[in-house]
Amino acid sequence: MNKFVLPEHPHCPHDHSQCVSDALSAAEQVCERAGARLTALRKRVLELVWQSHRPLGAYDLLETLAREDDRRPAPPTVYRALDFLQEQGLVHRIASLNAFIGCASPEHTHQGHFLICRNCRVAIELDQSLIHPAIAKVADQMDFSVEAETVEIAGLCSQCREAA
Amino acid sequence: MNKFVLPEHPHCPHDHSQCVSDALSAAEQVCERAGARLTALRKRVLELVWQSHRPLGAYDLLETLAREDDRRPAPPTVYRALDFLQEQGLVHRIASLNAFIGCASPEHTHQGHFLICRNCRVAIELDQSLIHPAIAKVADQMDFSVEAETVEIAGLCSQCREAA
DNA sequence: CGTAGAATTGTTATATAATAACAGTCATCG
DNA sequence: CGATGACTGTTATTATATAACAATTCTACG
Ligand SMILES: [Zn+2]
Ligand SMILES: [Zn+2]
Ligand SMILES: [Zn+2]
Ligand SMILES: [Zn+2]
Repeated sequence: MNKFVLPEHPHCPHDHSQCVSDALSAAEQVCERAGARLTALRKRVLELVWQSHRPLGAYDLLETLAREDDRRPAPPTVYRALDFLQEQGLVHRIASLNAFIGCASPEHTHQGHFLICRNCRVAIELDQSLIHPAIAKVADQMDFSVEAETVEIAGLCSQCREAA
Repeated sequence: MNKFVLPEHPHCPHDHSQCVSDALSAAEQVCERAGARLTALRKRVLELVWQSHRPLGAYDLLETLAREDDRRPAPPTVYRALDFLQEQGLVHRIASLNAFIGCASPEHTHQGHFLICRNCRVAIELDQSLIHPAIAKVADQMDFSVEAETVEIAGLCSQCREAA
Protein backbone atom coordinates (compact mmCIF):
# COMPACT_ATOMS: atom_id res chain seq x y z
CA MET A 1 0.00 0.00 0.00
CA ASN A 2 1.00 3.59 0.52
CA LYS A 3 3.58 4.30 3.17
CA PHE A 4 2.86 8.04 2.87
CA VAL A 5 -0.73 7.67 4.05
CA LEU A 6 -1.23 9.84 7.09
CA PRO A 7 -4.05 9.37 9.51
CA GLU A 8 -4.60 12.98 10.54
CA HIS A 9 -7.81 14.54 9.34
CA PRO A 10 -10.55 16.65 10.86
CA HIS A 11 -12.58 13.44 10.81
CA CYS A 12 -9.66 11.23 11.84
CA PRO A 13 -8.04 12.44 15.05
CA HIS A 14 -4.67 10.99 15.95
CA ASP A 15 -1.67 11.73 18.13
CA HIS A 16 -0.37 14.60 16.08
CA SER A 17 2.35 15.52 18.56
CA GLN A 18 3.93 12.26 17.45
CA CYS A 19 3.91 13.47 13.83
CA VAL A 20 5.65 16.66 14.91
CA SER A 21 8.32 15.02 17.04
CA ASP A 22 8.97 12.42 14.33
CA ALA A 23 9.38 15.18 11.77
CA LEU A 24 11.75 17.13 14.00
CA SER A 25 13.97 14.20 14.82
CA ALA A 26 14.05 13.15 11.17
CA ALA A 27 15.08 16.71 10.35
CA GLU A 28 17.93 16.57 12.86
CA GLN A 29 19.23 13.42 11.20
CA VAL A 30 18.87 14.74 7.65
CA CYS A 31 20.74 17.95 8.51
CA GLU A 32 23.36 16.06 10.46
CA ARG A 33 24.09 13.87 7.46
CA ALA A 34 24.11 16.83 5.07
CA GLY A 35 26.36 18.93 7.29
CA ALA A 36 23.64 21.59 7.36
CA ARG A 37 22.70 23.67 10.37
CA LEU A 38 19.19 23.23 11.71
CA THR A 39 19.14 26.49 13.66
CA ALA A 40 16.50 27.42 16.23
CA LEU A 41 14.65 29.55 13.70
CA ARG A 42 14.64 26.87 11.01
CA LYS A 43 13.52 24.27 13.51
CA ARG A 44 10.75 26.54 14.73
CA VAL A 45 9.52 27.19 11.19
CA LEU A 46 9.54 23.47 10.48
CA GLU A 47 7.55 22.89 13.66
CA LEU A 48 5.03 25.53 12.56
CA VAL A 49 4.72 23.96 9.11
CA TRP A 50 3.93 20.71 10.90
CA GLN A 51 1.21 22.22 13.08
CA SER A 52 -1.29 20.43 10.84
CA HIS A 53 -1.43 18.32 7.71
CA ARG A 54 -2.68 21.35 5.79
CA PRO A 55 -0.44 23.45 3.57
CA LEU A 56 0.24 26.85 5.16
CA GLY A 57 1.18 30.13 3.52
CA ALA A 58 4.45 31.86 4.37
CA TYR A 59 2.51 34.80 5.80
CA ASP A 60 0.48 32.45 8.02
CA LEU A 61 3.73 31.15 9.48
CA LEU A 62 4.99 34.70 9.83
CA GLU A 63 1.84 35.65 11.71
CA THR A 64 2.28 32.80 14.16
CA LEU A 65 5.94 33.69 14.67
CA ALA A 66 4.93 37.28 15.33
CA ARG A 67 2.33 36.30 17.92
CA GLU A 68 4.83 34.30 19.94
CA ASP A 69 8.16 36.00 19.34
CA ASP A 70 6.93 39.47 20.27
CA ARG A 71 9.37 41.16 17.90
CA ARG A 72 7.64 40.69 14.54
CA PRO A 73 9.93 39.15 11.92
CA ALA A 74 9.84 40.29 8.28
CA PRO A 75 8.97 38.09 5.28
CA PRO A 76 12.57 37.26 4.28
CA THR A 77 13.08 35.61 7.65
CA VAL A 78 10.47 32.95 7.02
CA TYR A 79 11.14 32.65 3.28
CA ARG A 80 14.82 31.98 3.93
CA ALA A 81 13.98 29.32 6.46
CA LEU A 82 11.52 27.75 4.01
CA ASP A 83 14.15 27.84 1.25
CA PHE A 84 16.57 26.01 3.51
CA LEU A 85 13.97 23.43 4.52
CA GLN A 86 13.06 22.83 0.88
CA GLU A 87 16.71 22.41 -0.05
CA GLN A 88 17.05 19.78 2.67
CA GLY A 89 13.89 18.05 1.44
CA LEU A 90 12.07 18.69 4.71
CA VAL A 91 9.31 20.81 3.21
CA HIS A 92 7.44 20.82 -0.09
CA ARG A 93 5.93 23.85 -1.77
CA ILE A 94 2.38 23.50 -3.13
CA ALA A 95 2.36 25.69 -6.23
CA SER A 96 -1.40 25.64 -6.71
CA LEU A 97 -1.92 27.06 -3.20
CA ASN A 98 1.21 29.19 -2.72
CA ALA A 99 1.71 27.20 0.45
CA PHE A 100 4.12 24.86 2.20
CA ILE A 101 3.79 21.49 3.90
CA GLY A 102 6.12 19.20 5.80
CA CYS A 103 7.53 16.26 3.87
CA ALA A 104 6.27 12.91 5.04
CA SER A 105 9.50 11.03 4.31
CA PRO A 106 12.52 13.32 4.10
CA GLU A 107 15.02 10.46 4.43
CA HIS A 108 15.21 9.98 0.68
CA THR A 109 15.05 12.78 -1.89
CA HIS A 110 11.94 12.82 -4.03
CA GLN A 111 9.34 15.05 -5.63
CA GLY A 112 6.19 15.76 -3.66
CA HIS A 113 2.94 14.47 -5.17
CA PHE A 114 -0.25 15.41 -3.33
CA LEU A 115 -3.95 14.79 -2.99
CA ILE A 116 -5.48 18.00 -1.62
CA CYS A 117 -9.03 18.14 -0.24
CA ARG A 118 -10.75 21.41 -1.13
CA ASN A 119 -13.05 21.06 1.86
CA CYS A 120 -10.86 20.16 4.85
CA ARG A 121 -7.69 21.37 3.09
CA VAL A 122 -5.67 18.35 4.21
CA ALA A 123 -2.88 17.41 1.79
CA ILE A 124 -1.86 13.77 1.58
CA GLU A 125 1.57 13.05 0.16
CA LEU A 126 1.53 10.13 -2.24
CA ASP A 127 4.19 7.62 -2.77
CA GLN A 128 5.36 7.66 -6.34
CA SER A 129 4.92 4.04 -7.32
CA LEU A 130 2.19 4.77 -9.86
CA ILE A 131 2.42 8.37 -10.98
CA HIS A 132 6.19 8.76 -11.23
CA PRO A 133 6.65 5.86 -13.68
CA ALA A 134 3.88 7.24 -15.88
CA ILE A 135 5.61 10.62 -15.94
CA ALA A 136 8.96 9.01 -16.64
CA LYS A 137 7.50 7.05 -19.54
CA VAL A 138 5.79 10.07 -21.12
CA ALA A 139 8.91 12.19 -20.71
CA ASP A 140 10.99 9.44 -22.28
CA GLN A 141 8.63 9.23 -25.25
CA MET A 142 9.02 12.98 -25.72
CA ASP A 143 12.79 12.85 -25.20
CA PHE A 144 12.43 15.25 -22.27
CA SER A 145 14.71 15.08 -19.24
CA VAL A 146 12.76 15.60 -16.04
CA GLU A 147 14.15 17.78 -13.27
CA ALA A 148 11.08 18.62 -11.19
CA GLU A 149 7.54 17.28 -10.95
CA THR A 150 4.59 19.32 -9.76
CA VAL A 151 1.66 16.96 -9.16
CA GLU A 152 -1.20 18.40 -7.13
CA ILE A 153 -4.56 16.66 -7.31
CA ALA A 154 -7.46 18.65 -5.89
CA GLY A 155 -10.82 17.18 -4.94
CA LEU A 156 -12.64 15.71 -1.98
CA CYS A 157 -11.25 13.21 0.49
CA SER A 158 -13.44 10.26 1.46
CA GLN A 159 -14.46 11.74 4.82
CA CYS A 160 -15.52 15.05 3.31
CA ARG A 161 -17.37 13.37 0.46
CA GLU A 162 -19.29 11.13 2.85
CA ALA A 163 -20.10 14.10 5.07
CA ALA A 164 -21.67 15.86 2.10
CA MET B 1 1.60 8.67 -30.28
CA ASN B 2 0.78 12.03 -28.80
CA LYS B 3 -1.74 14.14 -30.62
CA PHE B 4 -0.82 17.12 -28.43
CA VAL B 5 2.76 17.23 -29.66
CA LEU B 6 3.42 20.65 -31.09
CA PRO B 7 6.23 21.38 -33.50
CA GLU B 8 6.98 24.95 -32.41
CA HIS B 9 10.25 25.42 -30.62
CA PRO B 10 13.10 27.89 -30.80
CA HIS B 11 14.98 25.10 -32.52
CA CYS B 12 11.97 23.89 -34.54
CA PRO B 13 10.48 26.72 -36.60
CA HIS B 14 7.05 26.16 -38.07
CA ASP B 15 4.16 28.13 -39.48
CA HIS B 16 2.99 29.54 -36.20
CA SER B 17 0.36 31.80 -37.77
CA GLN B 18 -1.41 28.53 -38.55
CA CYS B 19 -1.37 27.61 -34.83
CA VAL B 20 -2.92 30.98 -34.01
CA SER B 21 -5.64 30.87 -36.63
CA ASP B 22 -6.49 27.29 -35.72
CA ALA B 23 -6.77 28.27 -32.07
CA LEU B 24 -8.98 31.24 -32.87
CA SER B 25 -11.36 29.32 -35.09
CA ALA B 26 -11.56 26.49 -32.56
CA ALA B 27 -12.40 29.12 -29.95
CA GLU B 28 -15.21 30.50 -32.10
CA GLN B 29 -16.72 27.03 -32.34
CA VAL B 30 -16.33 26.25 -28.64
CA CYS B 31 -17.99 29.53 -27.62
CA GLU B 32 -20.69 29.12 -30.25
CA ARG B 33 -21.62 25.71 -28.85
CA ALA B 34 -21.47 26.94 -25.24
CA GLY B 35 -23.54 30.03 -25.97
CA ALA B 36 -20.68 32.16 -24.68
CA ARG B 37 -19.58 35.46 -26.17
CA LEU B 38 -16.06 35.59 -27.57
CA THR B 39 -15.81 39.38 -27.50
CA ALA B 40 -13.10 41.38 -29.23
CA LEU B 41 -11.15 41.74 -26.00
CA ARG B 42 -11.35 38.06 -25.14
CA LYS B 43 -10.36 37.12 -28.65
CA ARG B 44 -7.44 39.54 -28.53
CA VAL B 45 -6.22 38.13 -25.20
CA LEU B 46 -6.47 34.61 -26.58
CA GLU B 47 -4.47 35.69 -29.61
CA LEU B 48 -1.81 37.20 -27.32
CA VAL B 49 -1.66 34.03 -25.24
CA TRP B 50 -1.02 32.18 -28.48
CA GLN B 51 1.82 34.46 -29.58
CA SER B 52 4.17 31.62 -28.68
CA HIS B 53 4.13 28.16 -27.14
CA ARG B 54 5.52 29.65 -23.94
CA PRO B 55 3.38 30.37 -20.90
CA LEU B 56 2.95 34.12 -20.44
CA GLY B 57 2.17 36.09 -17.30
CA ALA B 58 -0.97 38.21 -17.04
CA TYR B 59 1.16 41.32 -16.75
CA ASP B 60 3.07 40.39 -19.90
CA LEU B 61 -0.23 40.25 -21.78
CA LEU B 62 -1.27 43.52 -20.17
CA GLU B 63 1.95 45.14 -21.31
CA THR B 64 1.39 44.06 -24.89
CA LEU B 65 -2.19 45.28 -24.79
CA ALA B 66 -0.98 48.61 -23.45
CA ARG B 67 1.60 49.01 -26.20
CA GLU B 68 -0.95 48.52 -28.96
CA ASP B 69 -4.20 49.85 -27.49
CA ASP B 70 -2.74 53.20 -26.46
CA ARG B 71 -5.16 53.48 -23.53
CA ARG B 72 -3.53 51.23 -20.96
CA PRO B 73 -5.94 48.65 -19.49
CA ALA B 74 -5.82 47.69 -15.80
CA PRO B 75 -5.13 44.20 -14.42
CA PRO B 76 -8.79 43.16 -13.96
CA THR B 77 -9.33 43.58 -17.68
CA VAL B 78 -6.90 40.87 -18.61
CA TYR B 79 -7.63 38.67 -15.59
CA ARG B 80 -11.33 38.64 -16.42
CA ALA B 81 -10.62 37.70 -20.00
CA LEU B 82 -8.29 34.93 -18.79
CA ASP B 83 -10.95 33.69 -16.36
CA PHE B 84 -13.43 33.47 -19.20
CA LEU B 85 -10.99 31.68 -21.47
CA GLN B 86 -10.16 29.19 -18.72
CA GLU B 87 -13.86 28.54 -18.07
CA GLN B 88 -14.31 27.79 -21.77
CA GLY B 89 -11.27 25.50 -21.69
CA LEU B 90 -9.37 27.66 -24.17
CA VAL B 91 -6.50 28.50 -21.84
CA HIS B 92 -4.68 26.65 -19.05
CA ARG B 93 -3.02 28.24 -16.07
CA ILE B 94 0.47 27.02 -15.15
CA ALA B 95 0.56 27.22 -11.36
CA SER B 96 4.30 26.69 -11.04
CA LEU B 97 4.96 29.73 -13.28
CA ASN B 98 1.97 31.97 -12.51
CA ALA B 99 1.42 32.01 -16.23
CA PHE B 100 -1.09 31.09 -18.93
CA ILE B 101 -0.93 29.13 -22.15
CA GLY B 102 -3.36 28.32 -24.94
CA CYS B 103 -4.99 24.89 -24.84
CA ALA B 104 -3.91 22.60 -27.63
CA SER B 105 -7.26 20.81 -27.95
CA PRO B 106 -10.13 22.82 -26.49
CA GLU B 107 -12.80 20.73 -28.23
CA HIS B 108 -13.07 18.34 -25.30
CA THR B 109 -12.78 19.34 -21.66
CA HIS B 110 -9.71 18.05 -19.86
CA GLN B 111 -7.01 18.97 -17.39
CA GLY B 112 -3.80 20.41 -18.75
CA HIS B 113 -0.65 18.33 -18.21
CA PHE B 114 2.60 19.93 -19.32
CA LEU B 115 6.27 19.37 -19.99
CA ILE B 116 8.01 22.71 -19.48
CA CYS B 117 11.58 23.35 -20.64
CA ARG B 118 13.46 25.53 -18.17
CA ASN B 119 15.81 26.70 -20.91
CA CYS B 120 13.63 27.66 -23.90
CA ARG B 121 10.50 27.92 -21.73
CA VAL B 122 8.31 26.09 -24.23
CA ALA B 123 5.44 24.17 -22.63
CA ILE B 124 4.20 21.04 -24.37
CA GLU B 125 0.72 19.87 -23.49
CA LEU B 126 0.54 16.13 -23.01
CA ASP B 127 -2.28 13.89 -23.84
CA GLN B 128 -3.51 12.09 -20.81
CA SER B 129 -3.34 8.49 -21.90
CA LEU B 130 -0.61 7.59 -19.41
CA ILE B 131 -0.66 10.05 -16.55
CA HIS B 132 -4.38 10.48 -16.06
CA PRO B 133 -5.06 6.76 -15.51
CA ALA B 134 -2.25 6.60 -12.97
CA ILE B 135 -3.76 9.52 -11.09
CA ALA B 136 -7.23 7.98 -11.27
CA LYS B 137 -5.93 4.72 -9.89
CA VAL B 138 -4.07 6.32 -6.98
CA ALA B 139 -7.06 8.50 -6.15
CA ASP B 140 -9.31 5.47 -6.25
CA GLN B 141 -7.00 3.57 -3.88
CA MET B 142 -7.18 6.51 -1.49
CA ASP B 143 -10.96 6.90 -1.93
CA PHE B 144 -10.39 10.46 -3.14
CA SER B 145 -12.64 12.07 -5.76
CA VAL B 146 -10.60 14.10 -8.22
CA GLU B 147 -11.80 17.49 -9.39
CA ALA B 148 -8.65 19.12 -10.77
CA GLU B 149 -5.18 17.93 -11.73
CA THR B 150 -2.10 20.09 -11.71
CA VAL B 151 0.70 18.25 -13.53
CA GLU B 152 3.68 20.37 -14.53
CA ILE B 153 6.92 18.60 -15.37
CA ALA B 154 9.94 20.87 -15.55
CA GLY B 155 13.24 19.94 -17.17
CA LEU B 156 15.02 20.17 -20.50
CA CYS B 157 13.52 19.45 -23.89
CA SER B 158 15.56 17.35 -26.32
CA GLN B 159 16.72 20.32 -28.39
CA CYS B 160 17.95 22.26 -25.38
CA ARG B 161 19.63 19.22 -23.87
CA GLU B 162 21.47 18.47 -27.12
CA ALA B 163 22.50 22.11 -27.45
CA ALA B 164 24.14 21.91 -24.02
C1' DC C 1 -37.91 51.34 -32.55
C1' DG C 2 -37.03 52.11 -27.27
C1' DT C 3 -35.99 50.81 -23.07
C1' DA C 4 -35.26 47.52 -18.90
C1' DG C 5 -32.16 44.08 -17.44
C1' DA C 6 -28.00 41.57 -17.87
C1' DA C 7 -23.41 41.06 -19.29
C1' DT C 8 -19.15 43.16 -20.20
C1' DT C 9 -15.58 46.50 -19.56
C1' DG C 10 -13.29 50.55 -17.19
C1' DT C 11 -11.23 52.41 -13.05
C1' DT C 12 -9.37 52.95 -8.51
C1' DA C 13 -7.72 50.92 -4.72
C1' DT C 14 -6.08 47.13 -2.24
C1' DA C 15 -4.69 42.43 -1.00
C1' DT C 16 -1.40 38.71 -1.22
C1' DA C 17 3.08 36.51 -2.26
C1' DA C 18 7.94 36.91 -2.89
C1' DT C 19 12.52 39.05 -3.36
C1' DA C 20 16.51 42.62 -3.47
C1' DA C 21 19.91 44.91 -0.97
C1' DC C 22 22.48 45.86 2.80
C1' DA C 23 23.42 45.97 7.81
C1' DG C 24 24.07 43.54 12.00
C1' DT C 25 24.98 39.25 14.64
C1' DC C 26 26.68 34.75 15.65
C1' DA C 27 29.41 30.46 15.15
C1' DT C 28 33.73 28.38 14.26
C1' DC C 29 38.52 27.86 13.60
C1' DG C 30 43.30 29.35 13.75
C1' DC D 1 40.99 36.85 21.06
C1' DG D 2 40.19 38.19 15.99
C1' DA D 3 39.00 36.95 11.05
C1' DT D 4 35.93 34.62 8.22
C1' DG D 5 31.72 32.95 6.59
C1' DA D 6 26.98 31.75 7.72
C1' DC D 7 22.91 33.30 9.44
C1' DT D 8 19.39 36.77 10.69
C1' DG D 9 17.32 41.54 10.88
C1' DT D 10 15.48 45.39 8.45
C1' DT D 11 13.75 48.38 4.89
C1' DA D 12 12.07 48.83 0.58
C1' DT D 13 10.30 47.10 -3.53
C1' DT D 14 8.53 43.92 -7.06
C1' DA D 15 5.18 40.57 -8.79
C1' DT D 16 0.65 38.54 -8.90
C1' DA D 17 -4.22 38.84 -8.16
C1' DT D 18 -8.75 40.60 -6.54
C1' DA D 19 -12.53 43.76 -4.44
C1' DA D 20 -15.74 47.22 -5.30
C1' DC D 21 -18.21 50.14 -7.95
C1' DA D 22 -19.01 53.03 -12.17
C1' DA D 23 -19.71 53.24 -17.08
C1' DT D 24 -20.75 51.06 -21.19
C1' DT D 25 -22.64 47.77 -24.35
C1' DC D 26 -25.48 44.04 -25.62
C1' DT D 27 -29.93 41.49 -25.72
C1' DA D 28 -34.59 40.66 -25.53
C1' DC D 29 -39.07 42.09 -24.97
C1' DG D 30 -43.06 45.12 -25.52
ZN1 LIG E 1 -0.37 14.30 12.41
ZN1 LIG F 1 -11.30 16.46 3.38
ZN1 LIG G 1 2.90 27.34 -33.21
ZN1 LIG H 1 13.85 23.70 -24.61
